[in-house]
Amino acid sequence: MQSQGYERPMRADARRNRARIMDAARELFAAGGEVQIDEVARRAGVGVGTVYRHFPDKEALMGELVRARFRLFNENLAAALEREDRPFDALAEAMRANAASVAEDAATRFAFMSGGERVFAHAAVEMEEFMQLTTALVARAHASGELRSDFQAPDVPMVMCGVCATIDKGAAGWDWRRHLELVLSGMRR
Amino acid sequence: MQSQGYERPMRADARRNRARIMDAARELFAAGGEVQIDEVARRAGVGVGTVYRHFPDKEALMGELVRARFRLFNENLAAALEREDRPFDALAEAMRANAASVAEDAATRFAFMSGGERVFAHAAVEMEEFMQLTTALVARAHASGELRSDFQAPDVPMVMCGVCATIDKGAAGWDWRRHLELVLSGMRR
DNA sequence: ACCTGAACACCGTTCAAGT
DNA sequence: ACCTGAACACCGTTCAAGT
Repeated sequence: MQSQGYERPMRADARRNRARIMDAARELFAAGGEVQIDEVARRAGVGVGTVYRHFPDKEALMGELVRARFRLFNENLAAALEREDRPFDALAEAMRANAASVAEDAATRFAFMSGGERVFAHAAVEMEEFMQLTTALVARAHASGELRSDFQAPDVPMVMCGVCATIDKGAAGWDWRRHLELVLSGMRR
Repeated sequence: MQSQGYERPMRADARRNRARIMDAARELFAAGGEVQIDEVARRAGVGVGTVYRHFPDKEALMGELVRARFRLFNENLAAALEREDRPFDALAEAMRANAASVAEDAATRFAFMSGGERVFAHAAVEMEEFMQLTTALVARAHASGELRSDFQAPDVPMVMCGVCATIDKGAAGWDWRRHLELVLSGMRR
């Protein structure tokens, strides 16, 4: 159902509803606390059934929010690959941009932290692209000799997951920018 | 209700039930997936009402599991403070020990990741002690000149939270020991 | 082709009755 | 003083009826 490639375009009202549902979910997550489907439906101005017509279950809705965010991550990674100079800094900047992206999206944070594997399965294609772009950035940084030699491409999402946890918890005295800079300094050779 | 200091000792059967409930919860979390209170009660061999007699709600049960784990964290920190030589290594070893501790406790991980502030409020006293011990370890490491000068005591739980997220997710190609070593290398001056 | 919302299912929580 | 489990409440999900 998730507008996956080759199917016929949705009716205009359906497409509008779908967008409204995702916006409503994002807004409710941004407001903090628990988010119920009934609430999402009400804010989106649709019936619950419509939410379930577009998203088979709550995890699928979360998964779509995650997927949209991964597209933004990938834009940042692609932009970093454009840069020719200073490969390590390009990688670092992309990670800073992605962390900032997560910082303004409570829904994705919630999905990352509390969501099961099924949430991520929805964004499998985007995660694949994420890993390809990341692998290229890491390879270039290695070639330049600026990156710690045992650092691997999967370490990027791993440490980003850690920073994301810090952002989401937001405890007193915590600062995710410091956290990321600490990690980046550990990555530097 | 949480055997908080000055109240009269529990009846022997009540104390036994309380321990069984916590053990059951730990075991079920270790087995993975969702954990329901009914299930906890069944495995502990008590009625649901008994679970609610000992723990006002599910978060309180989670909070008690977190509290017990924080006591173990604090033992590790205290042991590190005993060491006279190499203050940075003492701090690093304590962090490794605590990460390993979290790695064998899925219940605490779940509470850390998904639990709200109320879960942590239960362990306020233990967290206070955690911060005092950590502050001492960080101060000593700073004095020895081995620790990055802008590193602060609250950064310890912050980065540990990140490593905990890595442990809990356990995605392919991730290795929380590598994650922690990367962070430690960022901490080293 | 899509929408609605009452009805159902599941699980957290309560409480009257029991020992 | 503590325990039990049926009953209740809440929220995710379904589906018959509507446009």
